Amino acid sequence: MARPLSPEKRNALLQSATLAVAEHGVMATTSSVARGAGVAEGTLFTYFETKDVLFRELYLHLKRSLAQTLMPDYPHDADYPQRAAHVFHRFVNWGLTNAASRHAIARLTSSGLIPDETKLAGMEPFLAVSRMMEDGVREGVLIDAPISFLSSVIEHIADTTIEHVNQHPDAAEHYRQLGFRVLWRAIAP
Amino acid sequence: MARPLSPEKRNALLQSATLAVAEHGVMATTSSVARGAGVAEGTLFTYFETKDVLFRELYLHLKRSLAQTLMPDYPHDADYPQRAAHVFHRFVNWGLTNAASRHAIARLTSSGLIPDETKLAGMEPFLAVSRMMEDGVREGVLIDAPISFLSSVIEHIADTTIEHVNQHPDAAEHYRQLGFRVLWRAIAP
Amino acid sequence: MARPLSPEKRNALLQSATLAVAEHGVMATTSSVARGAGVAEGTLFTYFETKDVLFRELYLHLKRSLAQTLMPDYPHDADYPQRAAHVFHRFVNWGLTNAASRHAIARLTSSGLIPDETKLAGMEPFLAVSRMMEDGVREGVLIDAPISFLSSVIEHIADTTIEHVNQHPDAAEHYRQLGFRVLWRAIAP
Amino acid sequence: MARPLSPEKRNALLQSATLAVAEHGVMATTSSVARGAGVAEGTLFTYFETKDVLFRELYLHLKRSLAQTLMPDYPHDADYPQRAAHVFHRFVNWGLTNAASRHAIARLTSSGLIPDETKLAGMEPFLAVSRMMEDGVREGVLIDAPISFLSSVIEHIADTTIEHVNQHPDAAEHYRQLGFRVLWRAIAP
DNA sequence: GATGAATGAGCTTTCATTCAT
DNA sequence: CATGAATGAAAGCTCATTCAT
Repeated sequence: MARPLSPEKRNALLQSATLAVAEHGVMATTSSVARGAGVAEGTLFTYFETKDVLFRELYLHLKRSLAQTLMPDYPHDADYPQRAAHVFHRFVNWGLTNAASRHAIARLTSSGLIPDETKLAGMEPFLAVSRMMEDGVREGVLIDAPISFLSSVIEHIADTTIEHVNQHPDAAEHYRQLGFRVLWRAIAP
Repeated sequence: MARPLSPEKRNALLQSATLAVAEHGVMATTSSVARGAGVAEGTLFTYFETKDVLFRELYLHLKRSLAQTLMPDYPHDADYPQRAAHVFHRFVNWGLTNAASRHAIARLTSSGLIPDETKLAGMEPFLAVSRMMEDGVREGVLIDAPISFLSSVIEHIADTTIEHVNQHPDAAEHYRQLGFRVLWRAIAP
Repeated sequence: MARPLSPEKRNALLQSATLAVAEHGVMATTSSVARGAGVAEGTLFTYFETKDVLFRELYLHLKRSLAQTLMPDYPHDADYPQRAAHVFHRFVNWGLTNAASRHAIARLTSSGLIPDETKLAGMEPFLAVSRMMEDGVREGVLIDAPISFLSSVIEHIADTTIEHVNQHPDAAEHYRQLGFRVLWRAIAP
Repeated sequence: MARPLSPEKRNALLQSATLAVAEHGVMATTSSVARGAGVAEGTLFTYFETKDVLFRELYLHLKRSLAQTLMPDYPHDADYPQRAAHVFHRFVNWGLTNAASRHAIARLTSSGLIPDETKLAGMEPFLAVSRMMEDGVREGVLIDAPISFLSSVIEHIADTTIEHVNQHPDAAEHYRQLGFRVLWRAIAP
């Protein structure tokens, strides 16, 4: 595949796929994705060889976009709880603002279409976060557990938080704080 | 009655569906489910009107079977951490022993095929657990958070624990303890 | 097939089949026929070996019941127009009273499921009518045309009449007379 | 446009459907229609959304093709019997030449798949014929009856004629004349 | 004889992918 | 490169018929 001509079309396809997957999971059809992107059915396949490839690239795309949201303005010099709070709240914000992306990732993750290899690649953009956690563990401000364990716990508590905020928008701040308090207790020794 | 509907066949179908859904999610085909249950394709539809109905009933079936695993031998008179540990370890055991069931539930949950109504019905068998948590909150031994929040946290930490035990069977006991420690810190005030 | 035990069941099946065929044509399902007759699905097949057999027997049954309606009180000694009128009006009455039967016959006739042999057999009950027409032709009070031609014309004009009466019940008498006038002109020399 | 929908393919499908419906009624399978048209099973559905749509469009197509046969060379200035004879004989010719079309229309009409709306639309192409009949009624050369009544009578007598010619090809001319004589007597005052 | 669960061939329809235009 | 018609395998579901009860 030579370099595809139009990045706009590629993005349109990924965005359309995000919505489609959020709504229909892997049962989303390529033709609906193409329609949503405003391109012809066949065009999708000049940008993504296969439906599976599309989904794998979508997965990476979404993971990357999440990762990019977490780190900017990271308070490198603040104390640990504050640094963790930064990441946590950014995560929650992202989930609240990008509901479709969040759903799409969740569905792709549990679809069986994303091979371990791709899942691994999906962690790469989070290297900065991982390193931060490694440091925390080393310095004894985080419990001694594998990064994968810690990430998983963070991810799921953030997720739970997001869901509760979505269901009770009035108590948003309350749940945010609850979520972080629970998280910090969980991972601090 | 000529030949009553056979509970064995129904169970065989549910079991076959568990495996099929664990492996292929909602893309599992009715014919593969029937084949796995050793019945004709058409027979599936005398037990479950529709593929969707099959999946909904499967969801409830699995939730129920999980719930039934949690409560037996519940130490009503032990202290709270011990009671929580009972539930947690039962959960983890169930997930380790019933990998397919665990996957199937996960995939069904995020498939979009299970309506909220059914999800609600799926909580019913966990009433005993819910009540336990309510008591805990009231007595001040659990943090003041909605049951749904607490359950979600428990569920996901248990899940994380299960996954790590699966990946590192040698360190099973280690991860079990880690998991419970993290959980208890997360939910105890 | 030994003599089936219950003529009531057989009749119930034929009646249910009449309704079903009137509504759905040959796509009527055997199970809906059985349900409508209040018997089990399998029972239908002890009365009629096959769906096709059921339909063929239904065809004959309906033809017979129509024929039996035409002849009673036939005015053997009246003049020809009056005798023709008797048959015509009886036909129309039957069609108005037995809408389902009429539809069922029509749909069976054009279904391709009724072999010529059966159609021939279906004419047998109309022998008296045929003979009447033959006499008419011989005596010169009916045009010189094959009985099949004359019957067909009578049948269709009666049918047209029935349909118009159904659509304009207020003008029932008008259409009845119109129909007969047209018919008599058509077949009188 | 990449490849425009091909009118040839559409026609091939309609023609194949004509044969299939003539032979099997509405039980004709879409796959046999596609095969008969020399296209893939799926292609049928790019031309007709649904089997039902196919049949509705086929109905209209056949009605239109019949209508187009009736009017050319219509002797506007001849006397009424001659004008009626023109239409009648054209009808009969069409039925003899297009046996499959005739059967197909008959079966579709009594299939229950053609909604009244479509049947109404199927009359539109016969507007010229209808107007002719209206004129005849107004001028007193046709009996005073609704057009629907007259059309129905014409149609059925033509049909009867066609069937008798088909069964006795040697006496074709005889039955043609008989048919028209009967018809004219039926509808002339 | 009556019942209705079991069967599996067969049907309509969808959809990822190809390729002529 | 973009397009969308063409393809046909595969899916879910129906239903006439059989046969264990």
